[in-house]
Amino acid sequence: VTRKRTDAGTAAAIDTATAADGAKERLSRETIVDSALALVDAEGLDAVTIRRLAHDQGVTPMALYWHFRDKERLLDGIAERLLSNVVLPAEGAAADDVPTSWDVRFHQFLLAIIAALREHPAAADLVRTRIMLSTAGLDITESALELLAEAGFDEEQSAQLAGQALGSIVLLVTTEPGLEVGPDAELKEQARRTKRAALQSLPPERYPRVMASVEAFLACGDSQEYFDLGLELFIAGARAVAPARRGSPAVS
Amino acid sequence: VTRKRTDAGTAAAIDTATAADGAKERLSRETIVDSALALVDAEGLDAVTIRRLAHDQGVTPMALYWHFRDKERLLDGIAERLLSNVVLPAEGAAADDVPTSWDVRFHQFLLAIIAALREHPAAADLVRTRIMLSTAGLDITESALELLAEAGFDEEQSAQLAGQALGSIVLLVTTEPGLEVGPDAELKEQARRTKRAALQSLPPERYPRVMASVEAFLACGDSQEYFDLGLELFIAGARAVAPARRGSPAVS
DNA sequence: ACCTGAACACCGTTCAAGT
DNA sequence: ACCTGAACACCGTTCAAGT
Repeated sequence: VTRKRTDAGTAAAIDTATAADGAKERLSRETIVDSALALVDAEGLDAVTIRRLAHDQGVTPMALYWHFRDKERLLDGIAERLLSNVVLPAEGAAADDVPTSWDVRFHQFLLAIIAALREHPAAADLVRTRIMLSTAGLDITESALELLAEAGFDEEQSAQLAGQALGSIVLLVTTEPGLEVGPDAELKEQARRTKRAALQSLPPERYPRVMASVEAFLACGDSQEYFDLGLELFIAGARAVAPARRGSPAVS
Repeated sequence: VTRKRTDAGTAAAIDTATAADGAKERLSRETIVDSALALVDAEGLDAVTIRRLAHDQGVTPMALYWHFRDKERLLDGIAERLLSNVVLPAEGAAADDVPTSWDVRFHQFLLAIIAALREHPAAADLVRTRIMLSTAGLDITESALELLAEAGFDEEQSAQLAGQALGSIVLLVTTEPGLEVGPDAELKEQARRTKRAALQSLPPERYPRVMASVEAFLACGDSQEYFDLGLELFIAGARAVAPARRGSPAVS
């Protein structure tokens, strides 16, 4: 793990997109988050550094401190951006006279969040602890709680389940099998080969299922099945755990 | 967020437990992990630093590099310790002629892992990505896959569900409501008050459920209910998603 | 309002050397 | 085998100052 930045390849690529591109635009919270997100996508969350960001922007590290109180706030800003990219499904498909049940709506709801997180998988984990810090996140949370209340859960249970739902989809997005994010695919690919080799050298009589399952998991069908199973696990669990509702929603 | 270490209070407390305690014992992987774990418990994962650890041990930072190739390996070591603290439920309650079904055994299985993780909640997140790196973790994984195969899942699904199960219980442990871990309870308590104040200043007509649910969640009944609901959510979900088994296990 | 310069207190890690 | 010393390339952040 060398940390010397001798290779300026990827850094330059990002440079040209912003500062070195001639039109030296003003710094702002938005542009900073933009370039942070580009950096996350290209080199992972650990690469996001005040100094690195400033350098890419052609600016002094301290310049960023005018726009964000500290690094934590910058990360909050990234999370907020991800959450504001979520487009929630329209509330009422009111044309039908038969209302869609809460579980299929919850499914669509979670799918919408997943779609936004998948755009920047390496940053997805940030939102887990930062949902309540932006209005976008609060809107999402409020919707989730409404759906869970509709399912019959009380306030405390709804809060817990909403948290678990978020955790589950973040986990799904961050550990999607085909996903490679790091500095370059080459290095990660090698790491994966090493890991696989280590697994295959295990005593097969002791870990038969581990060896078979991991291989099957990495081979991985399409991501469609992956997310479907992950989501259905949660939804079906919620359905099973939900207490009986007091009367189905009145059909007007 | 000042990083100056003017206050030597907690540091001294850890010091006395190890280096400053007279009997200057030899360094080893075990003792290093011991003190790392003590540090995690006292001040959180971010406080775990090669230099800090070395200082607490009364030794040069480089000394640790003889025992661990780099910091990542040290974290692997912490995760391995947590996993080796798990005592899996006994395989056969063979005395009964009616075998326990997979779902209640899976429940007990997850409870056993939770018990170990709860001992060091601030370190729990480490195991999520490190299960396959130790024999303790591999044993656990193998057991999980056996149970899931018994439920009728194929190899790929089993791998995915095992990963989600681990993610779920780690999430449960790390975000248990009553939990305070940081440098001192005082500072965290203040942070929580600030957060709660921010929530209560929200427009109540826009976020009624958020305001009610969060309050209910933080008030929090006992942790028994919390873990029960979280576990049942997963188990019931798995039960619902599980394909039909080819004949129930033969009663001998 | 927006950014720079210099400085401080930390990091992880390498490499050569001690015992 | 086990540890030290000195050095390198990084961090986040404060504080005073520039325009």
